[in-house]
Amino acid sequence: MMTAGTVAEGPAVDCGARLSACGIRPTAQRLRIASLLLAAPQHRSAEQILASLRAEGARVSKATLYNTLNLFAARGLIRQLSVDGARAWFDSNVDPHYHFHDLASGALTDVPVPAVHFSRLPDPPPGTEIAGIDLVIRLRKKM
Amino acid sequence: MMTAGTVAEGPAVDCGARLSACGIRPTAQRLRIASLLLAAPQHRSAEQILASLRAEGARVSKATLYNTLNLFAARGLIRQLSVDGARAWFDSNVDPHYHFHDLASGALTDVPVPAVHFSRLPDPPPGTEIAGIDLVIRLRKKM
DNA sequence: TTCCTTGCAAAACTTTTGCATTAAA
DNA sequence: TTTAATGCAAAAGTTTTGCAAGGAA
Repeated sequence: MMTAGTVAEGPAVDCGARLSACGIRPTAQRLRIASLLLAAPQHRSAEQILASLRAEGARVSKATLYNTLNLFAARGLIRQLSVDGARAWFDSNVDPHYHFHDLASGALTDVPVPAVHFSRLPDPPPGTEIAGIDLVIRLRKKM
Repeated sequence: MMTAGTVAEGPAVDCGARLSACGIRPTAQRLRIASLLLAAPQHRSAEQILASLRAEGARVSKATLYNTLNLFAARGLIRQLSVDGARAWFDSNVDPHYHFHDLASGALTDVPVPAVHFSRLPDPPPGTEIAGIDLVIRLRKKM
């Protein structure tokens, strides 16, 4: 259960340690955001995250939320996804994995790495190397 | 060479026919946009397309450009890509293919289908089927 | 004190929309 | 004539920024 109480218990300790380990000063707002996102793997938009924080009673401004999400993403604590042009999605699972994207509902679902095998990949252009692979499998209703 | 003259020559005829074939009324603005995009495979943002049109001397408003790009995409004449959260990219190559995304420059490069082999793909969830696969290989400078 | 973080509001940017005008069939 | 497309400006949605105030070291 993700309530305000969660913040003061077990997960909060882990979050503080994780933030410190990343060189991020664990302020109250950052702990609330980290606690929300790192409690379980999830895909959320900034607006959804803000709504959850407010619902929990957290006092976090939009500016701080965006600052924090960008900071977390830069430090590898979360991952920003580009699945639609409208807005950014933040994935709290930073382990390698792929996504299903349901075109009707917009829902994102994880596809674990073992479910996909690349038996051939192109060589990266000279002077470059592969930094990551984003795979989005778009789903429509079966007719 | 992509100049205003191009519009009145060979490509314009093809464009008019292609638009009509898609049930799109071939107006002057749509022909200019189609002529620009369909002349060769390319990845462009709306703003880049507008700049090129204006540089050619075409009179196209921003509203009409977006209307037209969305219309073309809906009819399968072009494809909209989500590679970064900031803006939409339009790909005039609608044949199946994938992309390299150079993180340093933002450049997009095609990866042909034969360069990638999926030897395993997940089954789509019940009631759904795969509508498409978007693969973006992010590139960074090799160290 | 010194530096970093926060919040608010405003700005920036991309894309969409309302509506009067214009062009196409 | 009848319908659809265009352009302009304004609006909408998302994200960033400037700056004063607050908090941590």
